[in-house]
Amino acid sequence: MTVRTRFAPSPTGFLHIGGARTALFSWAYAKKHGGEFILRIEDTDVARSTPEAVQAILDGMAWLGLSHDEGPFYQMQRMETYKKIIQKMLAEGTAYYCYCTKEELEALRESQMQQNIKPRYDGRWRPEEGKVLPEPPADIPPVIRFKNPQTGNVVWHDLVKGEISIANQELDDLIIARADGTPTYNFCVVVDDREMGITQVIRGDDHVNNTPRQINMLKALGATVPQYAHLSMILGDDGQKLSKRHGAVSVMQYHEDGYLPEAVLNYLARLGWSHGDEEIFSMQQFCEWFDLDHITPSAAQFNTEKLKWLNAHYIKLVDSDYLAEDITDRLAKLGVNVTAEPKLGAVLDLYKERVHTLNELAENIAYFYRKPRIDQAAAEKHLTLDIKPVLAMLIEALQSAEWAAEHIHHAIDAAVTKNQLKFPKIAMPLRVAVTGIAQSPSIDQVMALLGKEEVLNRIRRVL
RNA sequence: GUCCCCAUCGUCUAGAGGCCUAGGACACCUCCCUUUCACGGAGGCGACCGGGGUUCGAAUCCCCGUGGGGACGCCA
Repeated sequence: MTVRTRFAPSPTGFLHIGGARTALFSWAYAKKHGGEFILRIEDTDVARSTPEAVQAILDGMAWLGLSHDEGPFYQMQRMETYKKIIQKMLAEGTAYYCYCTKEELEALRESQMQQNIKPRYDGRWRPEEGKVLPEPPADIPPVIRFKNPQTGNVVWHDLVKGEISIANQELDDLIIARADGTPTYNFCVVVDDREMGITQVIRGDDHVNNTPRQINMLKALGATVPQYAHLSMILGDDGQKLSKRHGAVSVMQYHEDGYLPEAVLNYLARLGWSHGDEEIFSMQQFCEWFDLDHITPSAAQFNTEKLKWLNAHYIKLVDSDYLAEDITDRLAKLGVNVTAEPKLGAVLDLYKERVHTLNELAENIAYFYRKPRIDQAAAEKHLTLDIKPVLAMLIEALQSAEWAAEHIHHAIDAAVTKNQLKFPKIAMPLRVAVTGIAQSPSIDQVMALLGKEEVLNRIRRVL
């Protein structure tokens, strides 16, 4: 049987890091088994779903390169299917009308909570052999409930967590269609997972409690029950749960912040899953290795430091043309226009091994394309009165130097030796004058790239 | 409250009863490289939640605690 997995987000917000990992694992599982990965948009909550959120999810998936083989399917476009099945269930007696008002249910819940029992629908409209139901009130539009089995256990072998067993007594008759006729989440999932032939449902941990209900409905519909794999959640850097107001950021924010999708993907792959001691691997490699057996059942804390480390690694490897284009954009955002000279490619080669993010890279090389902003502290420390004459003298020495790193180095060395100084003594003042700060790659290499005139101007500026 | 799940270095994890004196990675510390800062290289610090079993032998299996998380919607 062909493996078919799906990612089924509800479009009520952007694609965050937890959703991205769920999508990644689902995608990888399909790839590993030569199956299909389906994207389904669960937009039945009309009040909270937005087209912007749909787009944000699509954008996030595209940035990460998690392409789907089928879809996106939108549940709101599948209403006829759902309604047909609900009618069938009503006819077969696996679903029934319930005329309770929201207020009535609220009161019921309240009283159950007070008695310290689990809040559940009490089945007052549930038809039963020999049971006399109240007369349906004419003014109340009914909801439709699933007639859940009342005895026995629902047991499944979770591909991540192992065997899970939940007593039917713990479950109540959930609403499958609202008073306005629209079907609800648990029901739509069941219909779709069946009709789309999903073989493995890989989703977040928070759905464990929905699973027995879904299995019961699947069985009531005579459907094959798929396998389930419940992924534990991802906690924020501080160990706290991710939420809207706390750390839950869009994956696109990582793009903004200068992370490469390769790094984010590699990081996410390793969060909660492992393959021995392997830390760095391509998505192709990941798809070959991926399995559900090596997923950790416990929650994982996000660690930005490690993501940065991976990002630094991938920045060193990223394609030069792509990098140049990306950095040009980031520099533009900083108000810096890249000019033909110095060559951006050469500048990037000098810097890309030294940074953790693309933003850092852009910021670090900005001085090549605009007047350096002299750091006050660095200037005070290194551009001292006694060193300025040496710098002035250096201008002359450099004027006649052939403009290549090696020759620049020799010119500086010679001039400095004449003053009974050592190279390091002049390197720092020079560095501050040319770059504005006290850290840079080899100063002779920086100078070589920057060009003779520009370098001399920058030295004159600080005298 | 009820039900469900989880528990190895600070963090991500390896670990399927003897290979464990518990391995790797990030972070941190030290040293090396060095014109600074990085990069890189070599070392170091650092963990099996507690208690009972089972077993010749348990990080691994079982039970009980404890701690953490999730779910209990006409949300998904």
